[in-house]
Amino acid sequence: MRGDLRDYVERLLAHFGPRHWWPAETPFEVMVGAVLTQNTAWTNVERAIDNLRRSNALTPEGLSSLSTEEMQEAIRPSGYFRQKEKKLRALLKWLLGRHGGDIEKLRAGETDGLRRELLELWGVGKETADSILCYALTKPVFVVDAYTIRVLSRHGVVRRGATYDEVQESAHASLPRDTAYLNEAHALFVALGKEFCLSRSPRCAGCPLEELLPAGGLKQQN
DNA sequence: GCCCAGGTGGGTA
DNA sequence: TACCCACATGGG
Repeated sequence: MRGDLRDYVERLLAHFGPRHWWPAETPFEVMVGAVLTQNTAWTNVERAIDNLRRSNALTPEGLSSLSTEEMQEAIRPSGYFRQKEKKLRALLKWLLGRHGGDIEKLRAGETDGLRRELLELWGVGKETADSILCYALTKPVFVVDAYTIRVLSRHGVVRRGATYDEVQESAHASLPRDTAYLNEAHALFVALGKEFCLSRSPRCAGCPLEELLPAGGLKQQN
């Protein structure tokens, strides 16, 4: 790794301040949001969450009580609504069937075991599993997402084409293994990504990490 | 009209 | 393993 990942996080913290993420009122709402936000803009997820709230469906029992059509209609604004309905059902089956819907008890569980269980669910991949672990179950896990990889590879902190596991291992090796810290770190990379490393066009003028860039300048693209 | 957004699963070589 | 592709809506 070229730069020290922790330097980047500290710099971002000084620039943006604490993010206090994830935007949700309950751990269950985090879980639902983690599924609905897959490859989807958060504004669209908010519409879906609002619909679910109006249907009293932001509890495991409430969401379960919706029919297929009702759930699909509520989450339609977040896109992929047929697939996401199936994904939410799989999550509910796990949560209610295997753990009695008891999120507090889940929080006391062992992180690696919970991660394996989540990854076995249809529709739950690494990012969704880690988001649930960190933001809903308060486990010290660094969430890697498109923003994180884009920012860190562009800045030469990880190699271009770095995989999810590589980025996560770097983060776990460089950052304090502390839930609140890792929560902030991920949120800060998202904040940076949204403002300065948008999509394929480098828009990095004024980037708060400029002083930490390698001498050769920005790594171009992805 | 076109590109993109806080991914994942399935198929093919 | 390494690519493809489908999945769907709303905003710029």
